[in-house]
Amino acid sequence: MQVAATAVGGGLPVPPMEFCQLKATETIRPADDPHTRNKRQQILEAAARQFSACGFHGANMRDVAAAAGVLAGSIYYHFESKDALFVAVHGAAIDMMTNAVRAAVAGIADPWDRLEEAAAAHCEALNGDSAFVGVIAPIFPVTIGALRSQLTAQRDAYESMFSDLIGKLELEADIDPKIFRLHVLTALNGTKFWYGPGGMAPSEIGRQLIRMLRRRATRDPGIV
Amino acid sequence: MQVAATAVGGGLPVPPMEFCQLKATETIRPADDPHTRNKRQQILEAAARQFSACGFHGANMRDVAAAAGVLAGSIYYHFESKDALFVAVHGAAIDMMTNAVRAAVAGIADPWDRLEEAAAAHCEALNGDSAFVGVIAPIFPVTIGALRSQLTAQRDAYESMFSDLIGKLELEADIDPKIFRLHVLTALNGTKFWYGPGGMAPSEIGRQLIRMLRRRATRDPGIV
DNA sequence: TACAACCTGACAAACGTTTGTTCAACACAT
DNA sequence: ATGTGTTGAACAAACGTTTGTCAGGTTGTA
Repeated sequence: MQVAATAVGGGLPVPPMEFCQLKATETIRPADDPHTRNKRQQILEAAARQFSACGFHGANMRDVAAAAGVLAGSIYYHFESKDALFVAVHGAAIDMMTNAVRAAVAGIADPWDRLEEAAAAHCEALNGDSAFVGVIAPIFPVTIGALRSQLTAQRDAYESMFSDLIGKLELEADIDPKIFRLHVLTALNGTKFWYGPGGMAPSEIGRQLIRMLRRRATRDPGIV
Repeated sequence: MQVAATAVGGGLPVPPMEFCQLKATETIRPADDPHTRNKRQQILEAAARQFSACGFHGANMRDVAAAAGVLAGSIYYHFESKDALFVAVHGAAIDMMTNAVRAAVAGIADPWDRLEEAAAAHCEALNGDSAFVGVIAPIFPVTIGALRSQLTAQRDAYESMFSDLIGKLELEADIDPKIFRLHVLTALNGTKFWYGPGGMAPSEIGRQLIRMLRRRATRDPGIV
């Protein structure tokens, strides 16, 4: 299936994107690079935008196709099904976020600092300009049923990074690391639904969350 | 279309997992109170279950009807449209949660205690046995577009309760109360997606979150 | 060089199903 | 007999998917 972790356009231009209906209106060639670019990649990106804005059920293949400058049927040359397309987008998003977080914590020693950077990177990627990661958060609603196992498999590796990060924290005894991780991750993902440009920067929002927890949650006797 | 396990390149066979499909299988009378009870109410409850499990787009009127022991057409006697049905469910859910939270904080003086109880009540209602509140969390994905303004209007009153609660906290200067509220609320709502019976009780999960934040976030000189 | 065979990516139209919704007819109280 | 509630069939639109086709490029062979 080769999810194409590959470089899935980190910084490509994201269209106006207002809510759901990015309707099929215009089939304009994305002046960007007309035909040279892999059609598969364009479909993947269009699908990311559509899924991200409308959710799985809300998005439809025709709009995805139109946004990619292709007819609906053509998608099936590259992807087996709508399900498979979604899994591919989701996988690409996870890969991007994994890389972002890994890069962010590299070279940092202090466990809390590492978590803070990870949170900042997560938040920034999630609310950044790549449509891909947009599918990460809204998936929760298990609307998808049959896909669930595949998606959780993709997520597991990512979330285990946070498990490791949190495992190094030496939390106080009354704090369950698992609950801690889940609360942090869901709060971080939740930003996708309320963050808007003009306010605090995404990375700063992520940092704030960790700072809110930092002093309280540590058992460092010098601080508490 | 039969999604089935159909490969999806990933290879792994997808388990039955009938998450969404609370399919129309059984039309059993909800022994509860067969026909005395308002049919409208039964439809409302069935819709809550369906929307909660499948999301807005994922749920369909026929399954809702079957779950309510009714035919699809009958719904339209009580509700104008699928949209209206959803708004009704959402409104009922907000009402229930508002009552739960209001009752939980009644008679408690300390601001942090009040917030803790509110969080516990929110979490408990959200993961409790009433299907209604299930629609609260997954709505975030703005999948719904046109309904958005109606839903946010319903939410505003509820969220302002938390604003008030948090406004009384006297947070440290470097903590933005709005960010604080949003993080708390989204983390709380997030429990809907990972909470499972057998683990920590929902109310305790909610409490834990506030306790994680409590000491750090206060400027009480006696503690920090 | 020439030509046939094949592969690739995409097209356009259609298929069968599911969806939200409507509506005339019907039941059964009052 | 009137009104309230329900039915069951039907509808048009939208959906995911399948199909048959095709131009253009690449490869293999003579």
